[in-house]
Amino acid sequence: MARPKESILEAATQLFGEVGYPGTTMREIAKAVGVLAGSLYAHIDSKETLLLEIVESGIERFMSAVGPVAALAEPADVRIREAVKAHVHVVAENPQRTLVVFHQWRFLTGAPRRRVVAMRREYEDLFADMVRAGVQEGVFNDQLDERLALMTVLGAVNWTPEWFSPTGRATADEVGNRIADALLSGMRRRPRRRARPSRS
Amino acid sequence: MARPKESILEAATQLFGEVGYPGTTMREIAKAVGVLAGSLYAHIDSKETLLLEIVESGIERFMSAVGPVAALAEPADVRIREAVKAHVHVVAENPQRTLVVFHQWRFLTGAPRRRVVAMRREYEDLFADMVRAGVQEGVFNDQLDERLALMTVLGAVNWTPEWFSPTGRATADEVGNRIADALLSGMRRRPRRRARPSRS
DNA sequence: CCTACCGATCGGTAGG
DNA sequence: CCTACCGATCGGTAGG
Repeated sequence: MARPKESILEAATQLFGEVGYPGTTMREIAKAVGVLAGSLYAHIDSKETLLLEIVESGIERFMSAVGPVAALAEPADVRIREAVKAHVHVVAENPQRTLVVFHQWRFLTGAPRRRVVAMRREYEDLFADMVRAGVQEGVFNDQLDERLALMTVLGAVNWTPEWFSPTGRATADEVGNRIADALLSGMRRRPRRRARPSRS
Repeated sequence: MARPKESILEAATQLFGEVGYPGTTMREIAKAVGVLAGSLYAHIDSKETLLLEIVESGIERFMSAVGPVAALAEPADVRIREAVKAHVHVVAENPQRTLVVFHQWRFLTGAPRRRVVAMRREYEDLFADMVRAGVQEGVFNDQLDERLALMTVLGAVNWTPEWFSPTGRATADEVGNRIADALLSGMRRRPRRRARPSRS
């Protein structure tokens, strides 16, 4: 089905997501595609460049979906809501691919690995900048621990591929909005109507 | 150092956490311990039972730390805060082990795998029950999507081993309290002082 | 895309 | 805990 290179990328994404990069053999990828192992090498250079292509194009998808939204001329809370929704949309397109992008990159080596680490960093910085902007704008609590707030945001969105089902009840927009609700209400200026204050 | 079995478990935990179960070879574990590969088998049965021991005892640690707290005679929001703190405490003891417990269990097979899946489920149910109780008690918004709220909670706590450093600035208690702040303020009854309502 | 195969490495064992 | 080794499987290649 479709062009062979695409079938290989698809099968590899599925398997890397399920059992990880070292847990996947070229013979399993070949079997899923419907050829023998040696035949794969007419279309790809190596197992590692296969992983690199999946991870790199995956991060680019997140970047080009969230980047423009993060740059909108809107208050930080609005931008974060839209960014979370955009992120969840990309997850929803292909949760398995997202798992590979955010977990399997560590098996890359040398220059490709350094490049991917820099790209991941750039992506996380989109969120870090919005959190910082929110505090400066006075939208968020000025007592906010920015690093911890960022990690809570990243934790919530990075967990979605583990449970989100494209065929499930909730749409990507609904999930993104609800996650944004949960995250933002913890960050806004003077809320805490009946919250016990934290001891730190 | 210490008893050989313990050294093996420690080295395996470190390596399984860094490069995953299939990415770790018995020869690497042996090298970290300071023996040759064959010598490991005087102390362990197989690579897989080594993983099983780490995962099973790890889940038990989380269960025995969070279980009693979840059963306290307190409102759900208080119990969730204490549960999050207890969870972060166990993460802080050994973040690497936590990564193995929550990610590498999928490489177990047969009956051990089924047992571990059931244990994980039991653990997640502690949090699911507290979320449900909070809605019934009227502590949380009755419009709350319980499944999504649960996933946001699990996402936030399950992300901590990826970034928490036991030698960093924030203590486990501080981190747990802040995460609880963020999560609970999104779940409480009629907050949203200036929140844009979600469209779903 | 297949046949046939390579050197290397894997988890694990026998015997001491 | 070491020496020495096993059968199986790995990623990848040559030649067609």
